[in-house]
Amino acid sequence: MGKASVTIKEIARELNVSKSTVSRALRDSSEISEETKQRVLELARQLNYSPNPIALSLLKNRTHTIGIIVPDIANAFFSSAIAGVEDVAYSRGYHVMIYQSHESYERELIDARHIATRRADGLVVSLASSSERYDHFRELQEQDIPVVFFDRVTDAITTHKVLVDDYKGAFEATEHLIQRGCQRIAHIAGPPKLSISRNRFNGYKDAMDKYGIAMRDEWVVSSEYNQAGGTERAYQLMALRERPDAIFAASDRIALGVHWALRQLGYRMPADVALIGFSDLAISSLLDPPLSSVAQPSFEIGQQAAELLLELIESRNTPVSFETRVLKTKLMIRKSSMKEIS
Amino acid sequence: MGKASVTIKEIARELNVSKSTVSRALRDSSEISEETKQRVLELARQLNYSPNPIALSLLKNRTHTIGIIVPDIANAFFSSAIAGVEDVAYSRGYHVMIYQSHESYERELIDARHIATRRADGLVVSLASSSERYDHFRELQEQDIPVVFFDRVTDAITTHKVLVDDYKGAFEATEHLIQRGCQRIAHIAGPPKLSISRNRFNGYKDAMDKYGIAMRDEWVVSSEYNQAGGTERAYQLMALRERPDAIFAASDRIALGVHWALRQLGYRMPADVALIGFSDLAISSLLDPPLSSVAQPSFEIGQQAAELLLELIESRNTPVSFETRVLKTKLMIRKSSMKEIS
DNA sequence: ATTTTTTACGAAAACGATTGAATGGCTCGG
DNA sequence: CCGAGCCATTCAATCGTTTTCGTAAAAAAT
Repeated sequence: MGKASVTIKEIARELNVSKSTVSRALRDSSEISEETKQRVLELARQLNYSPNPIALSLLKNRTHTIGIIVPDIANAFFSSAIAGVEDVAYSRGYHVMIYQSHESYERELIDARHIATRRADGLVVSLASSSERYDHFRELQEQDIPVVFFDRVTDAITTHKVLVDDYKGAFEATEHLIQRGCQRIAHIAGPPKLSISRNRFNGYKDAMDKYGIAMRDEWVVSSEYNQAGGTERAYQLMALRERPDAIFAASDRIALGVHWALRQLGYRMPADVALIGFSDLAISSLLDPPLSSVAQPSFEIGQQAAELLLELIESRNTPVSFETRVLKTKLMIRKSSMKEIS
Repeated sequence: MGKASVTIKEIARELNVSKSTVSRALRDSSEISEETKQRVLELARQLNYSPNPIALSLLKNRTHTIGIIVPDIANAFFSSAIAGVEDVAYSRGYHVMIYQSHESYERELIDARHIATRRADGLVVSLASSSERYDHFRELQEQDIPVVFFDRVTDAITTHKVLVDDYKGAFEATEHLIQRGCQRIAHIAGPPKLSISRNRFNGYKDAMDKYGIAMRDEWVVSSEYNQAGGTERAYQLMALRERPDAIFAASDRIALGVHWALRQLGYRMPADVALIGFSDLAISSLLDPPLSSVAQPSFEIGQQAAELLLELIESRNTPVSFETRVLKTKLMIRKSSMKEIS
């Protein structure tokens, strides 16, 4: 009927010593005789004692838990990043508590507050697409709960950040399309509130500029980072009088929607329309034609974010200089963008 | 510099009453005068007081946290199930702590022990493919930490379980292939330690029997539930002197590998080989040809598992009769299995 | 032999909250 | 005028652990 877990008190009673002695013996304190230590250790092992982390938390005000807020767990990019966070957290004795913002600012705010009341030791977060206020993160920082951003970051909060060079990745993707002879290159951008959306757009724009290719307003549209948005925008773009001959989608999820739409509409990729996405989800290479994409090391991003966070947590009160780690993207060229050069 | 969070004690001091009075006032106890209540409530609001859940946990021996162990977060089936768990846990004031077994028994054991020492209120788990001992779950139950299984369950532990009718799903998938005129139907099963693997195999076998179709030993192979395994097995199957004209893969991840391999090898689906998977991942419908599959309501599975778990948690000590919820699968017929009937 | 130091341990406070029991003051009935 | 009863509040214990401050006895130094 539920054997209550053994406490230090029981060991003490059993051995006719005080709780303090037991505690010290377990921590191998020098002021306990070798003999007593042995007796305590032996009994503790025998009773399968393990210290109650909740009591410790109360005492030390440290929970050994870190929170992570992502827009959507089921998104492969995020679940992979979570796996990265979990990887280093686990190896350092921390546990990961998951929260989803569902792309909603309100939910993100509630999640952040929850993390504060729950006394997590820190937070790793990737912003919701609708967030434009960031005070909830500042509140956490003021309560000595460090925050580290990854991927979807903001300049409004000074802290560690981990992301990829979105600008450069987008630039290279666009440049690649241009080099394959595409002239009418459309861009489906992400929600403009997110810096990754803006940076990717800028990469696109500057590549177009560099090669002196005209950008048309109607060829630049915006969508949430999901498949439905991609499909919708693809229909919209292909309905234009002047159709694009290439589409650079700000994410693979958008690109998946475009891919589907183009097939529905009977376009051939890349002959009619070249397509390239961003993130290189595992599925992208399985599509037919396989989708070109700008690869992001999602697992590694999670790992590094967790490392930086743990660093902040474990060096509390010692001021550090915050860094922004910019990881490399890698252009994965596949059939969807390999237009024959005429 | 980190404003320490307000405690009941401070409110008490400020108001010149005792901690008990404050506590009772906050809980709206009848033995506190209306006036005092108002004063306490007002100050609490003003100081933005929120009770320390750790102190509560220590006192009540309840953490309002549930653990979840899955083989791999980044697997879409599991991340979706996690989202389901998170959905109901969140709405009932519980938090979700994530653990990965990485398909390893040892890691699963460690995770389970961690959950015990961390004093989670309960556990939702889907077994690692290498697990064949289950004492770690029994240990949890003996410590009054209820466990609920989903998808990958075991008969060895009596508790609530949530899964789909794997047998029937497999039977229908196989039947469908037969009805499309396939005669040489291979099956790539999952790891035999998992009951889902065995049930799916049995569904396949019984369908073959029902229609009097000969099963060949060399057409039944086994693989881990991942893409690489599928690819490998596909090569193996297609190299046989007597090639199969259809493959029923025990999971979509396996089927993805098969899909890729068949394309590499130049087979047409479904003309040369019909293919069907299990789980209906979001990507499956995006492949070319789109992959037929047996859909599992992963999100709902997670939800129901969480509901059952919370029921167990909140009715501790009142004995319940355990149930196994069997959800329905749905056969998603797409091009990969739609062989022309000759 | 006396003082000082070391050794080995215990008592109690602290962390933040809840709660059963006790207490002080008050009113009221007899 | 005294005891009963009630109200509002406080006291103290509890949860499991660490840690500061004592302290008795033993060992060492004088």
